[in-house]
Amino acid sequence: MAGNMEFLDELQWRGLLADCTDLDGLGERLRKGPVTLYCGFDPTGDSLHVGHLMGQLTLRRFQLAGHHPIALAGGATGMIGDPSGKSSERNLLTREQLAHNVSRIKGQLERLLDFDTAANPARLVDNADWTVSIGFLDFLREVGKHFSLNIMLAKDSVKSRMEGEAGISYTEFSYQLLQAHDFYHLRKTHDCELQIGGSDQWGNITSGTDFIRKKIAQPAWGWTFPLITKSDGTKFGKTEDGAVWLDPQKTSPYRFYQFFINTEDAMVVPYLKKFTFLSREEIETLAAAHGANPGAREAHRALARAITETVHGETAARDAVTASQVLFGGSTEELSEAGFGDLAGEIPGSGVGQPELTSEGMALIDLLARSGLCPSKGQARKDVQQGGIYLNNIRETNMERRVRADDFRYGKFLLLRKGKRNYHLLRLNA
RNA sequence: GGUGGGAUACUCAAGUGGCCAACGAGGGCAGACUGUAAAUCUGCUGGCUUAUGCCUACGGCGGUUCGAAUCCGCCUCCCACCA
Repeated sequence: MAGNMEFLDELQWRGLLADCTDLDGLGERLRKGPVTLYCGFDPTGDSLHVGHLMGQLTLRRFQLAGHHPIALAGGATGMIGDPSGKSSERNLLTREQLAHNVSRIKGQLERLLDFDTAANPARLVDNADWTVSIGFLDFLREVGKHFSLNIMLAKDSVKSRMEGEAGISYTEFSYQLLQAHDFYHLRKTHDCELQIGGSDQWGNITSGTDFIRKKIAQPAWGWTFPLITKSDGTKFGKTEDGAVWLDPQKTSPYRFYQFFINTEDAMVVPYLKKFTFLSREEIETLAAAHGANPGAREAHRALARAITETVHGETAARDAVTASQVLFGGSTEELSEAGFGDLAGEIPGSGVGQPELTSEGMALIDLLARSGLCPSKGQARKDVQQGGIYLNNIRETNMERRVRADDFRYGKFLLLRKGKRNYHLLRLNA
């Protein structure tokens, strides 16, 4: 790694700087040596999603540059609810939900950072550890006293809610004090000088730097990265099926890979910069390849592969690539029996009993309707007639077609397909 | 409260006694082209053991008629204008 100034330049080149409390000062500080920094994650759900990835990846970038990252699970702040970016008050989570969410999220935070390296191991903290024991009066005296109501009210997160219909509760209004206190606490106990977060966290982060300055007159910086926006204005990280989660149980590695494969052209290069650890040279090569032949989608593949590998590991990424090849027109001939098994996890499926398959077999039309691939037999007939139905990725246009035992690959699997990307895996039960 | 207008399939919207499962547009599905893209073009778009067949469906209930989305009566809801 070259000089530290180059590291900040790289972050900016990757498009990871939205705002910094004092860019020059931070650059100077980094030049003197490694810093400790943190990024917080509130346990609002039982898994993080791709929207949270930016914070984790940026922490990792700092770690790779020799700095000391701290991932903070918001066991305390999650009890309150951050008003930032929210148009209405949210319901409080129960303590049980929170405890469950925190434990799940901790595991995900641990995956992206290196906790074992000798030089600068990552650390994981939970702000509940230093927050729950503080008494209300102590908190008001030690923390609240340092906050001017004028400034608190001027924060965008608060202002927009005051102007809107929804209003804001005293509870959520207090959120910024808790986050400021976190930063202050980590500044004192871990010598943590930098907090990073999405640009919606700007107000909360500056609350922290201001608080530290007033309370102990020590330097502290805030850095935000831009929240990802798509060119059509829709929210990043959402599909028709909902959010794209980091938990492989909630979003399979295959779907995760597919999400990034489907990145719109205009965003491929920005995403390569933001989401992967590929070098500047590698990314520029991919950008050139994409510009020369966008149809090859080399950059998309590299992006999806890299990010899936980072989040789910090499094996899962490779399986996702294989599954993608088969599910997008590739032949099932080369697919191993185990490969079919993997597919079963990615697409809907159902079983067919051996006895149902008499020697004449079952009518394809019936199977299509029964599997749910076609909404009715009438529609199934039309789909077959129009050439929209495939058995093991081979088009079948005969409406009278009957399915027999020997249509099942390995005597077990029959891949039904309607149109380009609607699949159903039939399993023959012995 | 009075008068007038309206309620049609996923949505908008034609249809005023048989040719209506219902024009057209959008959406959706499928096909061609393509890059698992966009645009474009084509077909389909209530269900059923594909049948010059049956069932369900034009706000609800009832009636007239050989025959009703279409005519009549009542009811429900919406809109406009007048009070």
